[in-house]
Amino acid sequence: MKGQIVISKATIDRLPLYFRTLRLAQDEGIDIISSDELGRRLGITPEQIRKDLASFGQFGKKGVGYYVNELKRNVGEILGLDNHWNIAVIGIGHLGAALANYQNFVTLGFNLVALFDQDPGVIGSTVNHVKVEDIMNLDEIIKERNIHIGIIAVPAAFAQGVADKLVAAGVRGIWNFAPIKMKVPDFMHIVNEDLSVGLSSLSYHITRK
Amino acid sequence: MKGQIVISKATIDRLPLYFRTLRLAQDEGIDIISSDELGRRLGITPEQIRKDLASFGQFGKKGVGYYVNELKRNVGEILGLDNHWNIAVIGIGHLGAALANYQNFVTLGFNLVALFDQDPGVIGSTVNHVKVEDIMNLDEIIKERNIHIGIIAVPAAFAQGVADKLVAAGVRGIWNFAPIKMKVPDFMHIVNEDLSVGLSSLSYHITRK
DNA sequence: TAGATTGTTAATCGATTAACAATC
DNA sequence: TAGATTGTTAATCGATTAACAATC
Repeated sequence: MKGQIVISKATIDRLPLYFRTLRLAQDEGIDIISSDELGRRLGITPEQIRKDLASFGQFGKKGVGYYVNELKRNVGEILGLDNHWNIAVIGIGHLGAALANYQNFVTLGFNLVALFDQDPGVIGSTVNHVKVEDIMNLDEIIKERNIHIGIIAVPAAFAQGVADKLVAAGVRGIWNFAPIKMKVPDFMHIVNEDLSVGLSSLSYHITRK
Repeated sequence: MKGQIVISKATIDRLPLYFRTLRLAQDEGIDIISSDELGRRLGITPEQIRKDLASFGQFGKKGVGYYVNELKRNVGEILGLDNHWNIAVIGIGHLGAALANYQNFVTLGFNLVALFDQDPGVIGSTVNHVKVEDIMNLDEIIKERNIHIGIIAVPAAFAQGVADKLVAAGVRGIWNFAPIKMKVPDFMHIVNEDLSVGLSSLSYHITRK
């Protein structure tokens, strides 16, 4: 009954780290890796890693370890990276442009297929070989280009409006960089990436030194 | 014995959200807010909020709620935002430039006081009114300008080297955007902001729809 | 075979939720 | 006073760690 087991959010957030480390190991020409070595490279206990992986299947060989290529492919499939999702960035300011240029997304198999802005001075320009479209045409273009994920990088005041449009246009998920709590239907997946959280928690810790 | 109580990471990560929401409430002219209303705005249960806040002191009034100004000031102090930490960005590529321009850091009380890069074509230019310095002078400038936090936005291959220099120069904390696990001394605080984690976990969820 | 390492179950630890007394 | 809402304790839930049998 694997299908009924609920995987913890913590486990899911570690999978991309495993994927990343397996890719690096692959680049180094390593064929087989143990949970011990993976753990050493990531600062995660080997027990934790084995537990995480075991919740999706048996990927290792007892007494041997994990085959790097095979495990990387499996973790990639678990994360759905083999779907090569089409993504769009909305709001081509400093952050939006940086995201549009972020090379790691390509490495992970995402396809950047559209950029949107409302500023006539930005519309029509090209960022990372993709033309910036008028946000007025969002619905049409999302459907035409079969965009699965919308990345919101507009100012907080406009974020909810953009989210509503993305939902209406039929994206499957939203990655939100605006520091607000969005209201979206229950079926919509949304990941919030509020950059001030990380910096503030760092401030908390160094304050207590 | 409050000082001995260990506050959970989850609680600390929620504090910036409380701060943000309290600031918005303040802007709206709201004087008093209940844990219920705060919870509604954040999608967090009121019990959770009361528990989080109570681990730092008694900030509310029974039967009344929390005074917005007072609670915002208290949460800000808990996070150490009143220290007005001096920050520097290392690596002025697309992401580094976006971070240098990120206005929310100002809102939180951080001071951007230095930018560094190794590219002669970038050194000497100005981003958000701050001049980009040669990374060769990092140690000297970190000390001169009393920089508390270093933000690493260089390619993964250079990140460890930059971290080592920041530690040697005496920063108190590192905010790392490079997708690698850094080796830093135990006393150093480091927060990793790997952007591929968020997008990958979104991929995971929409794959299972 | 002996040594190594996984996968899994049990034990522990930590965080969230529920309940309610205190009190404004 | 009655109603509202906090702060705190107890109960539940979930995640990590420890231990070890299975097996390559």
